[in-house]
Amino acid sequence: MSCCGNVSEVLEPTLFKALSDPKRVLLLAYLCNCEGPCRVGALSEVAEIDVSVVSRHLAQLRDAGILKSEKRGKEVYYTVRYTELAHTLRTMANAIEACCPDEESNNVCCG
Amino acid sequence: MSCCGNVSEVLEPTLFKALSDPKRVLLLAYLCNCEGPCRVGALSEVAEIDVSVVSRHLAQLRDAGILKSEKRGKEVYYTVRYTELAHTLRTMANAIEACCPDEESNNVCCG
DNA sequence: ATAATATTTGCATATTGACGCAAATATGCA
DNA sequence: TGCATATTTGCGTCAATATGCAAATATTAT
Repeated sequence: MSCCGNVSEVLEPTLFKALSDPKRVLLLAYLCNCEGPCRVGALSEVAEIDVSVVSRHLAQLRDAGILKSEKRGKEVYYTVRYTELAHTLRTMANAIEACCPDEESNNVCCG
Repeated sequence: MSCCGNVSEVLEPTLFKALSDPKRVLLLAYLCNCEGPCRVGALSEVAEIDVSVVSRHLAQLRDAGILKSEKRGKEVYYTVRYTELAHTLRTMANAIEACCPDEESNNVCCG
């Protein structure tokens, strides 16, 4: 067993892919500045991005577990899953940090 | 001024893009299991990925600040920048968590 | 200098992803 | 029901990315 066998399980490419697009990060930032749920159309206006594009971006962020959506009447409201996202990022940080803390060593173990 | 104006500055799409590919995450996991620097060719063998592909992936991770490379003779060794990566992820977690902690509210501020 | 090994880079191909328009769907209201 | 509004989805197009082979580069050893 290695010193950090859980890294590959914690680092999910899906989450990173969702955040790899500048416009999606922009939308997430706008959502963070909302003090509550935010409509798709409102985000489209403030970000000046086509509604269909915003819709797809938000769905992608939702599928990655970053946002949650809620339908009220004919409108859909998105909210940031703050605590879950923060917890996920922190778990990644802990898993990385738990790996071989002797970063200064010049040992070679698999070369 | 908003409650979380620094989110857009902390969440760098460049870093996420580097981690958005499954093979790059796999290589990062292999590197984490090395107790020290690791050769390009060794990673290519253990991950069963063409050397040229591995070379490019590692360079991309290095350019994103996730790895550092060091040339020893005719070989190139890569190492995970554990503390920096963990710090970056933790900073992101903190920035997200600092946003509107009243997640349960149903207020609508920009809709 | 020549040969052998390690890594990077050029190039062609294939896949994926983003975009915006238009159409489809869903909901509320007259 | 018929109409207006909000969101999603289909589709064609374009750009970005991943891949693997072969060639180029770098370094060490003979």
